[in-house]
Amino acid sequence: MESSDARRANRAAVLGHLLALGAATRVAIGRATGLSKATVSRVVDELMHDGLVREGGPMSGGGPGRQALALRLAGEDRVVCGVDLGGTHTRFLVTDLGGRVRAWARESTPHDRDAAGIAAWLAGHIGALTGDTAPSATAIGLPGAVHPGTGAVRTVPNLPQLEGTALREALDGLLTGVLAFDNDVNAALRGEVTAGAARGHGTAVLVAAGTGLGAAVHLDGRPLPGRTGGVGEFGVLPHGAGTLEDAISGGGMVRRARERGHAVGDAAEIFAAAANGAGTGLRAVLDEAREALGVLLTAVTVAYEPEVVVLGGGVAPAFGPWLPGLRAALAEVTPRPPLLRPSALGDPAGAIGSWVTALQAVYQGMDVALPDLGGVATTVLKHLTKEDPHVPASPA
Amino acid sequence: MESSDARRANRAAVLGHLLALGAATRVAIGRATGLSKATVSRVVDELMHDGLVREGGPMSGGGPGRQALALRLAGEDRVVCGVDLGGTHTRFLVTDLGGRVRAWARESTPHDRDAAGIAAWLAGHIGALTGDTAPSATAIGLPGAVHPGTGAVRTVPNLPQLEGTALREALDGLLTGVLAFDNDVNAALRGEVTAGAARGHGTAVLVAAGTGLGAAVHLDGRPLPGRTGGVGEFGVLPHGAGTLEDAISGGGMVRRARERGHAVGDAAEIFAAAANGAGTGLRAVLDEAREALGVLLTAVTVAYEPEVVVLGGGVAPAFGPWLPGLRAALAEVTPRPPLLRPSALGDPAGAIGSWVTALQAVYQGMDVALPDLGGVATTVLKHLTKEDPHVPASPA
DNA sequence: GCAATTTGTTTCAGGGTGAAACCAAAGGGG
DNA sequence: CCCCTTTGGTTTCACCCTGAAACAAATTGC
Repeated sequence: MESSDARRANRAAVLGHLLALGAATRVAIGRATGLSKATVSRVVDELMHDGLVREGGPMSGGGPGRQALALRLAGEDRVVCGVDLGGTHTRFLVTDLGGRVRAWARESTPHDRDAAGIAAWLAGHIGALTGDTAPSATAIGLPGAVHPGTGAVRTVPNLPQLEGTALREALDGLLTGVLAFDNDVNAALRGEVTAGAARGHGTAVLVAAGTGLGAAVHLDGRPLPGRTGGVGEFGVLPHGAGTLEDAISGGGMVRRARERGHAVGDAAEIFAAAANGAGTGLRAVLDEAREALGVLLTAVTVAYEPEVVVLGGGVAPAFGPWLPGLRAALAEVTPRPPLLRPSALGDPAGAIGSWVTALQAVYQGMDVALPDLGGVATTVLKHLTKEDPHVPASPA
Repeated sequence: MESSDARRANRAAVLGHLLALGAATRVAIGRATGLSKATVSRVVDELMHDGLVREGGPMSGGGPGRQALALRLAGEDRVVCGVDLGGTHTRFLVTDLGGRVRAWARESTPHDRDAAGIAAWLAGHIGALTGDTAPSATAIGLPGAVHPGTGAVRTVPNLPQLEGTALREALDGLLTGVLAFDNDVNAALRGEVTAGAARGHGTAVLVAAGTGLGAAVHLDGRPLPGRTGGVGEFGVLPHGAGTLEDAISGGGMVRRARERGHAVGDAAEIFAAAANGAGTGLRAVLDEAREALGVLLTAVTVAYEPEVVVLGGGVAPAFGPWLPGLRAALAEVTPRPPLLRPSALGDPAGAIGSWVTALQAVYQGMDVALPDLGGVATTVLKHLTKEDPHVPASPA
């Protein structure tokens, strides 16, 4: 494996184009990478010797001339797993390295168990979905700040038992392959950037308003993790008597409504009641939320000058009617305001983002840059939204 | 010049160490870069053939053995110029490529001239300071947002005639060499990162409170320019009845004091009067400023999780007594708050930062990464603060 | 003057590449 | 049916770059 510098780069280029194209001939790879036929042949020989590439049958070429042999990545039976571990629900997504969905599931999170119990539960479901082929990489998004270096978890209001490194330690013994953790909002943004509302934009922000309030940031195509994973916690900024999180998040809005004497169950009720001409108290809560959202978007805009800001999370769909007004407000603050869009992936965004992370980990282990996953991810999304909830793992 | 890939890298490595060490022998370069003697000799031959390196006299080596020949960068007579073009004063700094100060000056900005007039004035001073050796690169920091791609200038409240590309176009005809523009706060942060309060920190923020309010950001050692150069305009965030800029900047504080009926000339008077037990009106202005500064620092912290936040600008020294309280407030918001420090370079920070930019441009033209300038920059700073204001250009 | 020591150059083997010559296999026309 | 054309893949060769080692050069100390 200890190849020279040039060799590593060429191996990576060949593998990358093979991943992107699925199957290709040697000359096609040469044309695509700019390498000579000789070099491609040599590199492919080496890769086949290493067991990373295998020769498939003849390619269905139309014209005259010798029939080309298709090359494919060996080990397409390897799979990766993306998990979105939420406070109430957890999504699992298993695909092979080519992005073909093998299985997926959506389950209620057993939030009353301790870290080891949740780890066992996760490992059990992953095992059931992957069958006999253990995933080469598993990425898990969870509702807390994840330290980029150590992977330690902090600030998990919904699942406080996951604080620290307990989950990682327990899962390390239960799963093989690479194991990666990330904040759930970061994961969701990765999903939106790959195949959703931020597709094609290198600099994007996801504002996630659910029970709490969070934001994730991509700059020039790369996530901005921060020193301790706490980037984007704009919710702590003061606003009025409280904070932005108090005003915008579902939890905060419900609290405020109750303080004003309105017995509401969740944020959706507030929006619904206000639409039906309910009392001024609820309307005031919404006015405050809209105003605070404007402040948040302004802060995000001046902080990063993103090309697009995606509004996600459980409360976000209710923000729809405010978008024109918010866009106008942003245009007054900056000459080139960001695009303001609702989430395109919705709830599965986090699982898709984690799945991308897992794929990335595998590709990185092969020294290959991640190819564009947009098309594949869109297919994956269709699986997750249209088909039957449970797809049992089936051998190829 | 069309060397291969490996050759380019080795040329860059050799040039880089030559720049960092000033003068060195072939073997010393080999030890420092990890290259073999043979390779260093070959690369040096090529560089001498290209006229980039020349052989100096014998090196003063003590021990026995053959006397080593010193290698120096040819064209050490080349100079670069950094300029901080402010609303009232302008600083010029000229050094050779080794960082030795050739000349510097501090002049009143002729703010009543148009863009062409200011360009002519700048070119005149630069010409006087550089004499017959035209600068290889000139970098100019100015109080406005500079578009990273086009170099177009926007939002220059102090010097509105510089809006657009007029200054660049006028100067292009008057100066030879590379010409770079940047926001003055960005330049000052570059200075602080190179040799000031943010030295050694890859992720740093400079909050500049002067007539206006601005911020500049470095992430992982690189500036964050944003799409249109507008990153860091946190002053537009609403706070109380106005904005953060209204509350924190010198201009805003004076305006607020006058609204309350106090005839003050500048922000310093407000601080002085309050210290002498003046009326509650001025005290309220200061209380609001302190509170707004806390909000600003919180926003900066959650946006970037910087290792250090530097407070600069004309008003910043007055913030000194507030630092302990601000640190405590930040510690409540985040588990690992950034360091909070006053500017170490003060007013010359912008000129030093622009000078670093100019040096960088020259090095980049030679495919060389900028070596650590900390030591050199500290020497430069001593010149700018201790010696006589005017050092006429003197030939070596 | 001669050994010791350090600097710089030359030589040589090794790894890597692309261009081109060279086999191999398919289709098509007389 | 044979041969020609066309395309895919391999082998050969010249070239570039590097590091290790042998070698030449210069300087100190005895």
